[in-house]
Amino acid sequence: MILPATPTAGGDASVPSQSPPAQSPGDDLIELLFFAYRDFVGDPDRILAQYGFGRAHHRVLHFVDRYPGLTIAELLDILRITKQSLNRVLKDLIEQDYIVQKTGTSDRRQRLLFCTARGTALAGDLIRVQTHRVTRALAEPAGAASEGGSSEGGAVSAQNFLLAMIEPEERATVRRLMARRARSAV
Amino acid sequence: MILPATPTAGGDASVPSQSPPAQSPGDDLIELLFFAYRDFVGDPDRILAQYGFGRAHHRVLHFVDRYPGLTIAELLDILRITKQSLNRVLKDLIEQDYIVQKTGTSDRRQRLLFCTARGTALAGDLIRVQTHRVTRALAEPAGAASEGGSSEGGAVSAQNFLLAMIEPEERATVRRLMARRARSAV
DNA sequence: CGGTTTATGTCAGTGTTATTGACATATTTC
DNA sequence: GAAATATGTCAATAACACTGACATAAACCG
Repeated sequence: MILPATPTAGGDASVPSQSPPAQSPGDDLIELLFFAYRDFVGDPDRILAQYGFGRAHHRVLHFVDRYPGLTIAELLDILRITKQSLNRVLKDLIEQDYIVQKTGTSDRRQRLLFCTARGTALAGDLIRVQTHRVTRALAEPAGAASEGGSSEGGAVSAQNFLLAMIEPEERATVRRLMARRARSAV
Repeated sequence: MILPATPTAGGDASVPSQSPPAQSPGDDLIELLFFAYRDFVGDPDRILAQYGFGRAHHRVLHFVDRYPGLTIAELLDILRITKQSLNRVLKDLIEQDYIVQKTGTSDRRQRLLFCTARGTALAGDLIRVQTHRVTRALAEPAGAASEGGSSEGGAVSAQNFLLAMIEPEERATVRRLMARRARSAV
């Protein structure tokens, strides 16, 4: 099966769909997750750029820092990328002395990964800005964000958390956008 | 300022750092956000691949579907990408009749974006799989994931939510990984 | 011991998503 | 009419990912 199968109503008309999309309780969370993640990775990105590294380097550095002795296979399973993709960034990090490899003791085929002091320092800087954002989000007074949200179970706190993860100056914009949808969906 | 400035302790030794990284209350959330987002975008990716579209197409389609009449400028502000990047994917979506442009009425420089029936259908399929994951995560019995987590404020539910967002079969692996850190940090 | 599997590394080619910088057009605003 | 705004487009580049194929070393197993 390669193409559509058009599950819903594969319209072919080049006509603007008039019906507004159906609403579902988790819909806000979907968008909030996008915005939260966008800003969440934005902080480290700025630091990484100063080192000539990217997001891929960050992920490798982070997990090796948090879980010293990680093997290549474990890392591949965590990141869900191919060996070739991993090797490209891992090579950078090893050549520039952020990470070292040590041959496994019980299984000498394995390469156990460790951060050097330099690697730990950078990983620390990166996790610091992210921890700051998360900690602030957790400390935010509940409801400082959602206002008139429908309270159902854990939905509210998950929603609050994600909204609080968004860059403060951007929250108004996001809230305004999402309000726009709520209005038109009446 | 282009290079390091080595804020913490720019080690130069190619020696594995022995000290395990310091712990912080939000650290688990940082990793959970990574895993949750990884699986969250994995669902739509599989569908999009059948249409020859990527994640960028998804984001454009989603926001145009949810907010009919969005302008280019608004979309650029939401997605935080450049005009050129947007145009590439937008062109695909327009050429294949998923989105149409209409000249703005009040300001005729603007191009208002709308989904066609076909666009709405695909957007619906995509949001459906994501809503399913979110809804399931919200319905999950609180604590079905965290087990012995430190309860402090909204931390627990945010943590539960993110863990519940992870693909069920992968949760054990994630939990095992994170337990590994908890152990070594004693 | 010898064959198979596992863990890792690497070469070559490709595709998607993003970037920068420069420039063009239409329209609105002052 | 000049300046600012909204959008479109050309060209070059980079980051990050993929596939497929192949190579090496070590472990495992009969």
